[in-house]
Amino acid sequence: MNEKDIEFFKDIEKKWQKIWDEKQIYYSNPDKEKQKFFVTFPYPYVSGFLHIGTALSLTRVDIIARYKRLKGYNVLFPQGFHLTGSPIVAKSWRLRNGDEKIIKELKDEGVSDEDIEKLKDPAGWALYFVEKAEEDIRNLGCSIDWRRKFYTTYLHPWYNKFIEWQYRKLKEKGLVITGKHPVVYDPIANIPVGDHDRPDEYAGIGPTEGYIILFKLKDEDIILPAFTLRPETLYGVTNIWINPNGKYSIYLDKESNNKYILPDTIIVEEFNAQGYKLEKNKDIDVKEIIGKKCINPLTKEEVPILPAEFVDIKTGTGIVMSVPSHAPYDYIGLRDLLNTEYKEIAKECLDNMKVLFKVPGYNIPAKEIVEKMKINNQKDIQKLEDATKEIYSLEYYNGILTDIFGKYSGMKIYEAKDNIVKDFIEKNIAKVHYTLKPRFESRYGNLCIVKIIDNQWFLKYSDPEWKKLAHECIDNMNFYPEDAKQDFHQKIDWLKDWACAHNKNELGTPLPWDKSWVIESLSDSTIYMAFYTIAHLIKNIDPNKIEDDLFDYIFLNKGNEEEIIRKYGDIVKRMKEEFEYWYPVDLRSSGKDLIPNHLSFFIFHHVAIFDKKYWPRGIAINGYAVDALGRKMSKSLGNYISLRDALRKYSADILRFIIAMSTNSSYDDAKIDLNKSEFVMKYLISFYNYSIENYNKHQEYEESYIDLWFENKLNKLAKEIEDEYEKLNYMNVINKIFELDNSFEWYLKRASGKINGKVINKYIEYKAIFLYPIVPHIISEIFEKIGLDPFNIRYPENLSYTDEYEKYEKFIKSVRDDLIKLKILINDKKDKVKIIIASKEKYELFKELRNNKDKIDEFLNNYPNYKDILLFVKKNMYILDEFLDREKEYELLNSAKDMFKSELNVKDIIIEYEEESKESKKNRAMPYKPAIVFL
RNA sequence: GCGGCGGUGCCCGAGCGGACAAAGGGGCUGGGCUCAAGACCCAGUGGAGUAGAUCCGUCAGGGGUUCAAAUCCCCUCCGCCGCACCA
Repeated sequence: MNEKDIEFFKDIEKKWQKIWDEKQIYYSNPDKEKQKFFVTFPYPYVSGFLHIGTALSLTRVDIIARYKRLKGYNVLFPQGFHLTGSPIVAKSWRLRNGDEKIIKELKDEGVSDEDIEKLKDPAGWALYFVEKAEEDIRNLGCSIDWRRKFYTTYLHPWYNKFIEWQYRKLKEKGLVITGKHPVVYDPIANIPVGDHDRPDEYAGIGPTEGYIILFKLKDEDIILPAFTLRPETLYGVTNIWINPNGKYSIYLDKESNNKYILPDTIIVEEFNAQGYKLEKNKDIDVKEIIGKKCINPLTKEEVPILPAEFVDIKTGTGIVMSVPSHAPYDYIGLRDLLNTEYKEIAKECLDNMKVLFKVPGYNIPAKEIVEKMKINNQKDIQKLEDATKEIYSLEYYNGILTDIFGKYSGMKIYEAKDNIVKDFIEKNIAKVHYTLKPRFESRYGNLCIVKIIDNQWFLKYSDPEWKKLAHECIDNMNFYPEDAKQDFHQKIDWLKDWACAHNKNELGTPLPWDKSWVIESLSDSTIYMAFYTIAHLIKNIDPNKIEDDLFDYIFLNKGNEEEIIRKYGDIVKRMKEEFEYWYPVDLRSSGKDLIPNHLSFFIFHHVAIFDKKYWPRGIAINGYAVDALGRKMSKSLGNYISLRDALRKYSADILRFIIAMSTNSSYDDAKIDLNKSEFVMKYLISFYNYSIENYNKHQEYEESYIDLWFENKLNKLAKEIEDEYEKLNYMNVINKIFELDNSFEWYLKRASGKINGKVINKYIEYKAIFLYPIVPHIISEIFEKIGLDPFNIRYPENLSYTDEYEKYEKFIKSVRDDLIKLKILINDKKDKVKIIIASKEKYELFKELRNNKDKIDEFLNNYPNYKDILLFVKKNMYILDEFLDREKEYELLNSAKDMFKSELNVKDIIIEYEEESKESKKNRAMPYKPAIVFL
């Protein structure tokens, strides 16, 4: 990569960005004369420097914004930043605590020591990166109205007021409700543990919902709580497992006065986080209870307690019920005991095995799969896990309940399970319980549990009426690609209630009616596009004075206008005007990862709060940014690059071009191939040079045939490129521009030196316009250099074109290909070529044939002289649709004479009709395929 | 398991029922231009054939619908992603 050339681009970029800024040309104001287009990009979460993936989605938005301006729209493209949530707080916290990794990272990225000090405060961290992100986006050349910039959380009091208003509205409508909710929780740090609060390998693990079955020790009032994921197997329990190496005690529950046997581990804490108040009552010796009996609460059968080392004393309850007929672990656990002091009991258990489900291919599933997979003993964990998984899924979907299940017999497990469990719970046989599997530590080094949070606030996405409105909105929206529409419908149906508040010290907006909660980060970002319309004006109002009536008036048209104006000032009029003019959002464009969450929420909240006419109109989707080989960009792979570094290394226009080349509206990932930078640079520079050297530098003539042909092509491409821009298919746009390049090459060849200044100018203008949305800096520079106004570029409209011209040049191209092929084939220096156009008779014959394609065989019989030709046509029927008038073909070939001469490197081209030709090959001539003779 | 996306020539990638289309780009090979290299231009890049127009084959695999399929339907195989309170 040539540094000097990159500097050339960067200088131009700096120059134009400065001009745009000074002229404030991206400050968008309502203008009733013009149609508006409001486009948004979901604000990035700025916990650090922006990465190239952000640049991908952002560039896609900027390109459509610029394109729409070329089409004459009044475009609004605002940008804000997202600070809500815990990652910034967590990173800042780690920095404060001297985390070396984070310090090194910051230093590597060029953050000064002085700034690092600022980052030790979460607000400082947040605002620092807001500033850096804005810098990068400006350097990328985005056409943003920066007056409207804002960021989330209480750090921006106006936004805070807006969110409070939003949540009060939702609550009034009954869409925010309370409920219980299990979360992964750090009991020492006293916070819920999100993915970012734990080691990466445990990301994504949530509470496991299971059941406690309340076995009782025989003749004692002590409960042996067995944890299970398969309560429906309770009918088949032969024994209970406990871990012989574990330390168990009796615990008294102060809530219910029940006594439970549990291991002395984190499990006790987990119980207490789920509504129990356990206190240790008495130690027990495991050895003493092994062999004792307990009562199956469902069947009242007595079953023994036996030892098994596979029982994990840190998950569930540390006590497991044994169903050897259906659980491979249990079967093998008993089999292993056959060589021990418990062999009598174990044998009895195995003899008592009960098969509860009819499973295709198995009689006693667990036994048979253990034997089939040759599992030796309970230490063979991998095989046991596989076996369990296979049996469980087979039984769940295909297992038919036997008669023992009474009214449920004959059903499949997955059909009956919920009801069976409900019965158990009503009869106090089972209780719902959550656990963590596997158990892991939080980032703060504490073992996590599952805690049930009461009074959790939910957004009621399960509400069928709400869903209905969301579907209606989707039906009326445009999606790019169109497939996404169906996807959104499904995601709306799939969404359940969403916990929308956190009770920890995250950044965000406190829940207005209960300030101990903070609104969760996806939930404060659903209708903020409306805030953009007033963001620059609302700052004129003292945030402490803002009440709901202001937003009610602007967004919902409620209240008394005069009163509101009296209260807040005349600025309110402008705010109202802005909202009414710009809303709704015409297009929101983002990566596919936001479909099941943010973008769905975006739709949900709009239909809840706003009148139909303000519902969003369009969503565009792109895939992830990956490298040329399709790999994720990550620091560990060494292919990661921040937007900042990419801009430094490649410049904005080159980066934008590479991004555009990589992306259509699609779920497919965008392969951003930075190795293309050299090619792109040369490509743009050569157009730059060509434009300056050729614009207005050629004489203008009345258009010749080939001029007209090329203009026709230009018009056609303009239409096609327009279609691709409308769909945000930028890869296709660039492909079409390459097609233009090829056509232009052809034009130059065909014009053979007699190029027309009119055409050259039009070509330069059009190509510049086509490229402008993608590489606005260099195109602005070109416009200026060639004396056109770079602030008044318009996309060509109402262009007409015809396919006839295409057909003509296809003919020339076809003859040319034959000429070249033949020339290479004979490999002999000849300096004269004859092109012989077929006889009049043949053309007449072909015309007749064209109208009677199905009668070709008759023709073959009737015209034996032309047998060869007709046979050829029979195999190549296309010729009948393609051949032109004899005179037209003559004329066209004549016009291409000069090109043929120079391409074939011959002195003379003679075009003659078959009738007058003396060449013996003349009879091979046919319409569309003249005979060729090298002399 | 559920849901979604996808498998196209050496590579990336359009095309998503017909016009001799496997677009476009990249790579590679040969030729031209050059003292030479680069740039540029031409051709080739599934197989066969050849003073050119040709023949056969091909869009993961297998069936089917159709005068006509990479494109529609069914089945199979393989890859990627999401499954929640997290940005």
